[in-house]
Amino acid sequence: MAERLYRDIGEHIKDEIRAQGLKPGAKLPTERVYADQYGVSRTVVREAFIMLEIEELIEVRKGSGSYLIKVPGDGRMIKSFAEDIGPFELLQARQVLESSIAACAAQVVTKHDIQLMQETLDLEGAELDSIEKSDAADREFHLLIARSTQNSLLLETCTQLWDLRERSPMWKILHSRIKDTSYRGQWLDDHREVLAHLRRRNAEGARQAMWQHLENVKVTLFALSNTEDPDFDGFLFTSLSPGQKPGQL
Amino acid sequence: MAERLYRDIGEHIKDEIRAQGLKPGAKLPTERVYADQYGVSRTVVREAFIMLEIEELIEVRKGSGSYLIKVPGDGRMIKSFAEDIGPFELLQARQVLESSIAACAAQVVTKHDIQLMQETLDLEGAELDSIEKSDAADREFHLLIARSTQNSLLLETCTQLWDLRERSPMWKILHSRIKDTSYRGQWLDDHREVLAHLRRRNAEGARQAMWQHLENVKVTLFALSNTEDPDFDGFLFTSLSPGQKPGQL
DNA sequence: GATACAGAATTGGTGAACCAGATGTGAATA
DNA sequence: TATTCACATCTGGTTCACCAATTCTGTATC
Repeated sequence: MAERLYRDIGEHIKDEIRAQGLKPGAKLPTERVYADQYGVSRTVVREAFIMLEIEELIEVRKGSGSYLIKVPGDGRMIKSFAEDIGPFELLQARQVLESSIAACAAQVVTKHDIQLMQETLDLEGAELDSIEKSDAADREFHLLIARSTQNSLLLETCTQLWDLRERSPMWKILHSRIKDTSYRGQWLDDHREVLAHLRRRNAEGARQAMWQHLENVKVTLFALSNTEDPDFDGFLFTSLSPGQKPGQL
Repeated sequence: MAERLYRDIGEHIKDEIRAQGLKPGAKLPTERVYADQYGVSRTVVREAFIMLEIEELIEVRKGSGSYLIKVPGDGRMIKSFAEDIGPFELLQARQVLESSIAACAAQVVTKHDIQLMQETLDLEGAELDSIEKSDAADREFHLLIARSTQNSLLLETCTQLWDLRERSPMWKILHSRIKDTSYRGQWLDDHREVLAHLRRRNAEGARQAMWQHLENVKVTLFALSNTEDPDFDGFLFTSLSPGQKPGQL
């Protein structure tokens, strides 16, 4: 039946909560009851409870019992976040958000930040042959910009968007096709232009440069995705709508 | 020390992983080693491992051991969720991000979206007396704008920022002071102006209106925070830096 | 050098026992 | 009758000992 018995039990408990129409605040059966019901040890039920607790679905109160915080969803939300997102939707979001972050950064960036960014771009240039290393430098450059705003939420947002990319199977496929092209060279030029505007503390210049950079990335990926597999289409263009040129001044 | 012993142990293990500079793929000490080290039973360590497993930080392989998937973050996201983030840092981030989202929305918003927003503002106006209800409408309005971009990541970002607010104890304190003032009236006017620009599909107008709205909120909160408690200062202005007027055109 | 196999190491899971906090009960009391 | 307080009971918290299933390791064998 399974690796990880506690996961099975946890999911069963979720189903049961849903099926019985329990409402937030309701008291759940005790660990011992579930143990009997599913014919497993209390330990396993405790582990399942821990799972639900970490997912913030229940609250466990010592000496009292466990209480429902919210009715567990079908888990489709998490799925959509992990898988369903197309590369273009992600790039669109990055375009909207990161261009604004760059504009913000331009106004508060320090010389030290600029220096770090310069070093990262130098590294990116030196390692253009290595997909892995130049990609890491790419990420680092974008995050450095967000970090330079000194606002941890902007940095966190940027980080999340980047992490999302790495969880997208579709992105990996497209990404793997880039290896032998010269696109990375253009992106490096884009980065340099963004940095130039940051150096001059030119907020709107930075905003536009970042926008254009991600526009270029989109165009590149579009070209790559068109060459083959018609299968892609449905996947790539999910919720692409915010088209045109938002942010254009 | 704590309710939930497994959480303490889990956090300690995270610290240790970070401190020892383990890299993804590395093999972790066995459950029994940790049990001895922390002077707890193996059961508790197993629970802590399950926590890390659910957080996708480690992979537990039966008969083999546990392996690091990725180095745990500083928990800044989680910490910030709980405590560290000052209301002004949050508002700063919203200002940067939501103004851009509004500009994006202006270009793709549909009549139906506009109608929903209008209804939400009507509701907000009608319920100005009820903090709870007008607050809910406030949130709904901002999320409707993000939703109208048709980009699930922009909506998700917006939602996260808003949720963050509700988990900030400091924000709640400030928020509780608003009740009997007329600030909500001004915010409603702000909202109406944003909507007017959206209706005209005026991207830069919407951007500026949203920026100004959140600027007004910042000013209000600043006034409220100044009236009493000097204690606040250290808390409120953590990482406020992106000062001046980024985004000013 | 490659293979097979025995034994060690490690996680998976169980059951019983006891602890500690929370709750309900019922008698004693005002 | 209403209140209080002690005590039994229910609940989760933790430990321990034990066995099963899987994987790893080193040795003997070919």
